[in-house]
Amino acid sequence: MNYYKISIIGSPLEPFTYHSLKSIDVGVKVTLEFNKKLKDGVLLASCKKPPFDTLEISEITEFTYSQAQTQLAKFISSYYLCSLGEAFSLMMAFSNEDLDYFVPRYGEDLNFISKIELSKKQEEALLYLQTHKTSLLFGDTGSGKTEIYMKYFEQLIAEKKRSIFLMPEISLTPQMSKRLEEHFGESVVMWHSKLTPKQKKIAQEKIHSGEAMIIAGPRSALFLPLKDLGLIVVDEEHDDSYKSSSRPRYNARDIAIYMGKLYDIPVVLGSATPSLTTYVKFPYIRLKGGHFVSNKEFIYERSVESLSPMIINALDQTLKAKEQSIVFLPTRANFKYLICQDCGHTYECVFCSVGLSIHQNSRSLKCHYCNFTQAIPQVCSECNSSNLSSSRLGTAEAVKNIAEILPSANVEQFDRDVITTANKLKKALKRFNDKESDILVGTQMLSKGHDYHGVTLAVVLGMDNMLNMSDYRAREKALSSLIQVSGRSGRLKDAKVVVQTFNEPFFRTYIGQYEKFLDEEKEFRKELYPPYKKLCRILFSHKNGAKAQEEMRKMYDNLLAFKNVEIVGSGKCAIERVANKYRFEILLRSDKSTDIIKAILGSRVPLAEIDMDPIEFG
DNA sequence: AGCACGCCGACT
DNA sequence: GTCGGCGTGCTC
Repeated sequence: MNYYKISIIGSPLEPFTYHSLKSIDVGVKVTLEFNKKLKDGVLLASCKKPPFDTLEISEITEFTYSQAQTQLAKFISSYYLCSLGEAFSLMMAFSNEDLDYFVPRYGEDLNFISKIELSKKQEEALLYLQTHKTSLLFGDTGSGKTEIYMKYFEQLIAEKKRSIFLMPEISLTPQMSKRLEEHFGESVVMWHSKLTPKQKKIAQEKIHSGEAMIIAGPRSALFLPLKDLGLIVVDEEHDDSYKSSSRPRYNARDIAIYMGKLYDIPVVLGSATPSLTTYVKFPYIRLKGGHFVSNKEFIYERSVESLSPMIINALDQTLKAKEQSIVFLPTRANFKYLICQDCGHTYECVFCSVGLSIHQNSRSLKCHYCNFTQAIPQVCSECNSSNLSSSRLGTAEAVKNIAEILPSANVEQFDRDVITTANKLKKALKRFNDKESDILVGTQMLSKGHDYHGVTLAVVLGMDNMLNMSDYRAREKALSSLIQVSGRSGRLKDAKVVVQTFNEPFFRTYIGQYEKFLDEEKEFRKELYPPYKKLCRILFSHKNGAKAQEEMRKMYDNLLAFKNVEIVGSGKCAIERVANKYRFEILLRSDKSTDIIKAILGSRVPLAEIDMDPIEFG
């Protein structure tokens, strides 16, 4: 009889032992009876007969996880502190039957090669990326990053090597997909979770046959079994959507970097506004300026978030000139911050250098990091005004207001609430580019790589709210958003960018020199935040609030024994209740992730959900 | 994480 | 008398 250690896919539990009369290879996907239900599992290793009774493996499937996938799953499990079963749930197993007729067809169709002409600067950048293991392509919007990636892919195809091209979110980048498909034809395959079973099968066959040399997609594109991988490109590496917000809470950008080391292949991280972490950790090549020759005028308006007469006037002027506008409002307002309506003063945590958020029910201002609390002040500590508030404007409201004031304008809402499918996105973009709509009002979605050629006015609202969020990355997020949004306008003609803010000096200083910002931001991060310190957030969520709090308490006490790890704060989450569950959290800080991992392994309670390298503090 | 088992309240 | 609430504990 053969005994095997088997990881149950999706289960948070440790592997279990099963037996089978047949001899089965490591990595094979099996089905088995587990707790009286049929489950999928991954065969990890053979083992000795255990002291307890075992069940028999029900079925040996034709699917296998590759050795590389297993290695990657082990890394994810150890770094992000999830079970192997949870890590394997990310991986896509392929049928080994297909391997029987696996005939490599690498590089059969190379017609597309060398149709791309790079400029001298782009050539230099490409050479730089090719001669560094993991490096940053720090290139302004329109400086031609995509052509460089494409040329790089071509070269790899000629060497019979494949590339992974990671993008933030497939539904948000139809333009990029189109561009790749037009150039690479059948050699590129888009891989994402929303493929239909039929599309999935076609994609798998292309990958298996060796026809697909470029695998493009969001996070999940990392987890396919690929032979002959030669390069990983992470486009828009600063984008938050690379971080998963459900278990395991991995960061696809960081996993790409890890894979680069594992396979000894280059990794290219691309962005016009790189994250400070990437900027500090990896060598970079700078590509300045775009091939858009237009001028851009920045106008700053000292005001809290509102559709002021000046902004309405600017929108009206643009409309009368038969040109188009975009109106940007940051994230659909999760948190409220106190701001003085007269001078723009905001309130910061004394310990954490981040904005304090308003907790109306306890009539207090609270820090999301350490739970420092103070009463809501009656008057502004800077100008003595009693005009303190946190009013925020939503996209839907803004659309309504603009449409009322400018009845001749076709105004469209452009955010997650309205653009729910790839098709709706495509249609909305088409309407805009065909000039059927005049003004797009939206969130981050506005800035994600779309090409709006007719835009001559970008209105950017709510930058101060973003800047004052209780998030150590608030400045980085606010500035990069402004740069990304303003990069969407003035592609063909001169354009205006109206920025509503009390922090003109900050934005004006850094808008044209992001590296200067990054260099100065380093100082702020030292001793406190990544990349100089490691953070880890531990979540406790339960429908019984007392239970969640009790579990947090227990783990907190256990953590006290680990001297290398600082407990920054603990308590209720900023969003106290989600889906009828009460939420508590502990935030840890340390010099090394290994110390955090050790501490968690030695202290964790079953309810704890680990969020290593958190980027959200809700 | 599921999911069964199990022991107490309001209902045809 | 049952249906069903969700607390506790187990899963090779």
